[in-house]
Amino acid sequence: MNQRSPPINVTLKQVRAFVAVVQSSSFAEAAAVIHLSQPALSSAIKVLETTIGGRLLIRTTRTFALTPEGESFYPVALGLLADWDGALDNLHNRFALREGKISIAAMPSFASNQLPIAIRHFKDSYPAVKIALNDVIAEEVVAMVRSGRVELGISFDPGENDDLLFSPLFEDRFVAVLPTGHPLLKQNEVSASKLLEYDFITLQAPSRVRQLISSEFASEGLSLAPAFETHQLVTIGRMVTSGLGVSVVPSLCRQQMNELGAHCLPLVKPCIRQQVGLITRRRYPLSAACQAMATTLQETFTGGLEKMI
Amino acid sequence: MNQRSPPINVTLKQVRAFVAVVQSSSFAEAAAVIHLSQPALSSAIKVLETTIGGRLLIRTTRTFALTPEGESFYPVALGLLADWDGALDNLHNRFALREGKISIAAMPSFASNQLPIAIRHFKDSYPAVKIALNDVIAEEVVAMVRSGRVELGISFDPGENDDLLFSPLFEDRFVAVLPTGHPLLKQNEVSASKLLEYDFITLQAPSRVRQLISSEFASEGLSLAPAFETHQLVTIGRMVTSGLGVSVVPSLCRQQMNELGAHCLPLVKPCIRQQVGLITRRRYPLSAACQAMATTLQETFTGGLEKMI
DNA sequence: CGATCTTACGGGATTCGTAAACATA
DNA sequence: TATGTTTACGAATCCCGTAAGATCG
Repeated sequence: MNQRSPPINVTLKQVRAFVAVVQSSSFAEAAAVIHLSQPALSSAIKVLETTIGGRLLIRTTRTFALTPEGESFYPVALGLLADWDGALDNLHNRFALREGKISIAAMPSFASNQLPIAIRHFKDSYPAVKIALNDVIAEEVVAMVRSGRVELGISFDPGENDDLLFSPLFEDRFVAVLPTGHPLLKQNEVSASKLLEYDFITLQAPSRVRQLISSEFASEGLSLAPAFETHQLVTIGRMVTSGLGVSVVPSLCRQQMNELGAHCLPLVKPCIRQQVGLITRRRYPLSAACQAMATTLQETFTGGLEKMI
Repeated sequence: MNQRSPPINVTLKQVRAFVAVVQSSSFAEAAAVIHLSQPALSSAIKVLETTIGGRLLIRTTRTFALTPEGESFYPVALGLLADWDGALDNLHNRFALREGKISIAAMPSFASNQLPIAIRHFKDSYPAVKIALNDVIAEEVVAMVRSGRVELGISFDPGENDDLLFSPLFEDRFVAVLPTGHPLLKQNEVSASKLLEYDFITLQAPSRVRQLISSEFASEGLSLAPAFETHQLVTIGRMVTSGLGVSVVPSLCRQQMNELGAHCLPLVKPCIRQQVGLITRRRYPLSAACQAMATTLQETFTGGLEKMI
């Protein structure tokens, strides 16, 4: 219906040339600004005027004036160029990691212990990139990645999955948590059967940590009958410290448990191992900033792992 | 300080190509839309991505997906292109007289009698062009053009002028105005001296019409001592019709006087002649729409003048 | 007559299109 | 294997720059 055929061939260069001429006092001066020869600029303006069907500049050999159309188009042209350059510049900045935003989800044990180190490394390299960190339980991490609410998740291996990708960062070996003066502390390591002779504290059922402990114990023929169940790892630490019982937690939490006054021992029979790594959506490429964060994480947790946990 | 160097080479074509690909289900389909070959489009996207420093599209041979940056750039790109095309289209439309706005000032005698005919002609040719008509006295017409409040004025010749241009449309010969049954109506024309034997009605002093009458009468040795002075030509007509006196008006007003019930006779000794024409600013080119209006006016009042007044 | 814009024309770079190689479902 | 994308390369186009011409103050 409404044909928009004619002025589709107008070039950015042509409009830039027009703006340059208006801002200058002569074609020659404008040409220098644009890094063009006078004739080239003259030609560019001419082509532009031909394309749009009328004159923007009335020029004599000595001077030039804007036509009414040129007068009203000039601020428009300024806006168009500003928008264009701004948008492209913004895009370029995001790729250059001079700005951007990352949305991560990480399970609390990782978020509060190892992640800050990696974030510090990242911020040192890319100070202008914003980071939104969701500190949620392992299952919620997976859910947030799957739903797209975050680009990157850090959690236990969710297993084979249609729409998720998992790339391991390190292996976490679960440890026993004991209060000061506990008899089992005399050993270098502790077995599950010994541990279950005491009141057992653990996270509530929906937790992945709880599931892992439960299933691994079962593989040894041991059934879990917790004396206490909580939602927070910190609560477990406090309860152990208070002498209410013993527990098993990811070794990620070892430092946290120590700070709460509890003690950790390696767990054997079964030795609960679980991969911790990055979770992303399949078929959804990472943003440049998130890719950089993923790389930073992988570099941070390559080799120097055991020292950190 | 803040360098904006890198993405200045991005082309409209490249962004159009990107948008076309996003809107299509394949490169091939998009290429057809853009009237480009697949390889050319592929190359364009590649150059674009190289320029901005990262990928916008992740493509396998079978399918493609937007990167997060591409995802967020796509609506921006749509906006940029829409703004660009809209602005250029608008500009083109103004030159093509498919839209636009004209500001005219015309003296009342012309505005109410001859101008509507010309405007009708203009509107027939360019129905979408808006016209703002200022119906003001001859001196104000000149002032409005000089100050730039209107592009085009229609009035008596303002004389030699530094900043104004005058191009005549026709010559107006002033006529005597007499009431029905007036003795002078028996003649074919009337002289100033005869006319001044009766009470004389005219416009007030600042009026150009008044000045002309006064000075021309003076050249015949006659001094003007008006019995009545008004601001409006229509009032003159009414006063003449009521038998309060006689007057002299531009022949432009002849029809109006007749409609008011007065009668007009050619005036001789002196025969007051005055050019009526277009007034524009020097060194300020007319907009395309105004130029068209000026042309229409000149065509309208070329040749067929005497019949009209 | 001097300064400035426009026209003319040759050289060069960019870009396009066809054809072949490549990759994935 | 078949479809669709990328690479390779020859060709056409477009654009730029130098030099000559035109025009106004």
